[in-house]
Amino acid sequence: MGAGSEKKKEFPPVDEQLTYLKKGIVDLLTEGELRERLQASRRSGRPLRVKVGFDPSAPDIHLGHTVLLRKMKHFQDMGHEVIFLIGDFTGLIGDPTGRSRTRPQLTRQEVLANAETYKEQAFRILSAAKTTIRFNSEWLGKLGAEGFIRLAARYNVARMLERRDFRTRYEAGESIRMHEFLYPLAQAYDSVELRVDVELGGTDQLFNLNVGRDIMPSYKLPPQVVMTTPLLEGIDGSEKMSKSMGNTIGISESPGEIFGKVMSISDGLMWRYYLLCTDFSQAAIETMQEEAGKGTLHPRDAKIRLARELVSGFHGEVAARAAEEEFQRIFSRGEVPEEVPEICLAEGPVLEPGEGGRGWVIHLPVLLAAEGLAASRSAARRLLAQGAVYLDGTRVQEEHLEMEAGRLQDGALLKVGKRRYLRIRKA
RNA sequence: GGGGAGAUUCCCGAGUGGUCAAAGGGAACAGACUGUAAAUCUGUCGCCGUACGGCUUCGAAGGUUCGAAUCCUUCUCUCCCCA
Repeated sequence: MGAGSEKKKEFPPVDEQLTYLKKGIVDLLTEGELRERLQASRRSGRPLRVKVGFDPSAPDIHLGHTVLLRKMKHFQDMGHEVIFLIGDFTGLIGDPTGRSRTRPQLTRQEVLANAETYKEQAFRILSAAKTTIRFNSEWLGKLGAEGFIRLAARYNVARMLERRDFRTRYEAGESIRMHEFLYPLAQAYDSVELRVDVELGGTDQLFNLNVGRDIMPSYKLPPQVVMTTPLLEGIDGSEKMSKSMGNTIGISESPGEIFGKVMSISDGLMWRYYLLCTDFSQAAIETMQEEAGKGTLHPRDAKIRLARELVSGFHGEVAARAAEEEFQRIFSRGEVPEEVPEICLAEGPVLEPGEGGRGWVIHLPVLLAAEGLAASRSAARRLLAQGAVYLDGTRVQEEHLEMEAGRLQDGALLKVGKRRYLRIRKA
């Protein structure tokens, strides 16, 4: 997706840009305005300035976050300028959206360190060269009490209360703190300061983005175009992807882990991930979906393609190919994974003297729990009872909690469930 | 300043003196099946113990009681109402 040289900007045709940029979008205010700006930019050779704000509390970026990052990338693909705005100042206020707990105040050093973490992760998707990083304390810090009050004068309470979150809370008689009103204003001011053409955010940001849009004309600026990306469902397919739900795919996770997690999503969810987490065009995705419906494309193959696409995006193609091969080996062919953790038997809690001169004995629940093949000894017992434990391909009977070490082959392979393996070496 | 609601096992959410390791749903895990770690079905899902069982949990600390997640006191936190 080349976007012209640095010297003389050339942009793809407006309709082509529009289709690509609109993919997966929830809100677009307004499409007409976006078209006009794209036309103007194409005429003048000036890229659009696209702003996206991020909270300074460095999270581990997961697939859900990448929906927005990917949309930023799409703008970059089309040759536009993306501003990655770190809300170090607004972070102090605390965005009222969603959570109620006030965030811990961060020091300058922490903010900078978090920014680095962001960069390291976000630039797996974004082009570092085409991204400008800014901090909003730069201008908001200078605003002062007077500036803030003047800023606040540009908006009114009725508009604020239009925000669904505020309105429902207000009508339900719940508390709304004054500072919560200041957050959208501060965010809006960022757009003024940066003279942005487009602001992007998650759907939950729609109101905040619109405040920026509303306020810009009073600074004699054209209102920014507002676009929102949807929230991605987690791998369970029901809840939103979030760390607390434990249904995430982290982009820093190992290739094998990402590949496997993608393969574990339901067939239906797969199309959603295609739409929101890849650069495939909507038309291409719909075609695949049709083919899958007709039976000409196996859903499994479509999912493998998705997994490959995602892994290679975060870890490169080589890693993606390796992850795929490994997946095929373990699940399609039922073979043993390339690398299996090993344990060297040594005297200790795992290996104990058996009774009645039986020599050394391995207590399986202890071993499984100690080596992380089961969460606890109790859990290991349950797995044993469920027939989930195999030794060299033979199911271990429930009652065999202890194994005589002397009978064990060197390099014996212990398998628990479908995915956990352990090779036992003799000391 | 005054009044009220609430904090339950990973998440949501029942439970108001014993039958509670605590309903139900979700997630997770296992088995069967398969097209894959999809779907579906079945089972498991605090810890320790082969087992009978034992131990530790229901915001925190005390107390009442033969016995408490459930009652009382204090504390912490969240929220609401009236000033």
